[in-house]
Amino acid sequence: MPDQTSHNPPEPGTAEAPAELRADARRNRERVLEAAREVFAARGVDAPMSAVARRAAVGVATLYRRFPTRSALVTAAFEDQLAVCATAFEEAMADPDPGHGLYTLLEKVCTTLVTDRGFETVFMAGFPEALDYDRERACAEERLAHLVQRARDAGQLREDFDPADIPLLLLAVSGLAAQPPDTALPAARRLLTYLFQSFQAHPPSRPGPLPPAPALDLSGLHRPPAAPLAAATAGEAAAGTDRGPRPRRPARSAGR
Amino acid sequence: MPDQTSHNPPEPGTAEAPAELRADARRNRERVLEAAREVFAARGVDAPMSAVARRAAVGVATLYRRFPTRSALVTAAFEDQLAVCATAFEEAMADPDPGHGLYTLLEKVCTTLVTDRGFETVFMAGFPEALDYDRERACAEERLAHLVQRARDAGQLREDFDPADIPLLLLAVSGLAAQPPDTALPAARRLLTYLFQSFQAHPPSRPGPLPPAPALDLSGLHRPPAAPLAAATAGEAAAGTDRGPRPRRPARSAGR
DNA sequence: GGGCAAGTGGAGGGTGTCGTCCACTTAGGG
DNA sequence: CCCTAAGTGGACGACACCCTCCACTTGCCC
Repeated sequence: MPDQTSHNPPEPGTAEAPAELRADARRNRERVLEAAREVFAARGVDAPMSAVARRAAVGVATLYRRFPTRSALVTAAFEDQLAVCATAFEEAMADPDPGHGLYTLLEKVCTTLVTDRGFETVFMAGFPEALDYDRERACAEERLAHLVQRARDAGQLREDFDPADIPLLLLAVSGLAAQPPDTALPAARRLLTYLFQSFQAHPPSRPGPLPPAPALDLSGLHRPPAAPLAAATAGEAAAGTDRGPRPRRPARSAGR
Repeated sequence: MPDQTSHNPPEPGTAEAPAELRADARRNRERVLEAAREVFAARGVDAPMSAVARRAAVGVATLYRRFPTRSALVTAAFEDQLAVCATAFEEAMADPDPGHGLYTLLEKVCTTLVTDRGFETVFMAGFPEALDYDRERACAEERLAHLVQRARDAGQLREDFDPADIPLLLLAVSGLAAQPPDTALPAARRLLTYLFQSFQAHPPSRPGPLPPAPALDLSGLHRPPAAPLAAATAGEAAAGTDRGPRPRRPARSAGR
């Protein structure tokens, strides 16, 4: 077999965003990622792969070739979302007021958590197959502990506050993610406020005001309705075996 | 077809706990319920019906005849668990100290919530098909509001506390249910304490002590491992299509 | 103890998802 | 413009689960 004649060899570590892809392939890859984000956000990361493919207006094969396992897809899809978190983290660390920084950070993360079901799963459960996650997490954890320590030193967190209370809080908020985002979001805010008031080192004798309580009554609760993903553009009737909106393809004769 | 000759006709409303069942049938029904509780607790209410049947050492047909739909089974399986809640409710209402009553009630409910995955689903999401649930819920909600009102009047809850904060709290705690029970339980306790301190009308300048923080770090989180249900008695190797322990039958020649 | 309605187990058809395979299309360098 | 390797879509076998159907067994009343 002749060695590859043209094209520079794929440098190691390019597995992330393979630049050595034909133009159309790269386009499709992007399209799949976008579709995945949408579908996962609405239906959770357990949504059928075919739904993602459908939405991307792409065959399943294409999807599987680019992302051999579900978790590869999930990882790739939420990569930048996690990057945003990392940025928020940086900002929190840089904030001269550690308490304020921490609060802002958590509010940001919680907002995403409660808005995007896919992200919620990824963030909370992680995908063990995605190796970097663990590393990233460990690092994050360390820096988090530092942030907490700083806030505590500044007298903004009670003495018995534990860094592990942050995951506790996140887990609690993620419990709200089962609600539709428009109730979950105010609910999360209110919960956060309650908790932060409790985290104070020296609570004022009259606690601060609360954001409004969402109409969140148990009898109205449903299993998250697996929102069918408001059809993006076209309005063709759904067909085929699994439900979901149909693709709109920017006019391109493909296939046999 | 001749009308039923013997046996008194089934009085209406007997659908709940049919006494007009042959002895063996009643036995089996009970066995199925027990199996369902175990399986649902460990694997969640979405566990395959065949797993329940297997554990009950009963054919699927038996299960389906007795409980035509999944939610019928779920409803029946958690009936008494819900009754326990109702009792706790009564106790809370009867408690001369409304704040204490409320706290005790919530701690009880949260404990169950966090210990039993099946109950968590049922309690939070309800099974819309189970009509009584809604009724029961509405009633519960009303009494809950009353309990809250009483505590607030007694100066034990802050003015801006809303009855809807109870579902909020429950939802939050249910977020912890994704953890294995032995971490989830202390986590729930700590979360509850934080929240209750925040609910106080007149927080002391030095907040009360917290229960210990569980080692709950994000990097170690897994999707609940769908615990394979510690085999109850016998130890035969699993076989057949779906995993799970094999039944132990108290020696009884049945079937072909 | 005998008869029969009530009860039983498991086979099997239906459905939905996964992931692969292959005949065909197309980008893009020469 | 042409050729070929890279890329593509959808059919398809495997699999898990759902739920029904039916030949057979068994409790229970006489």
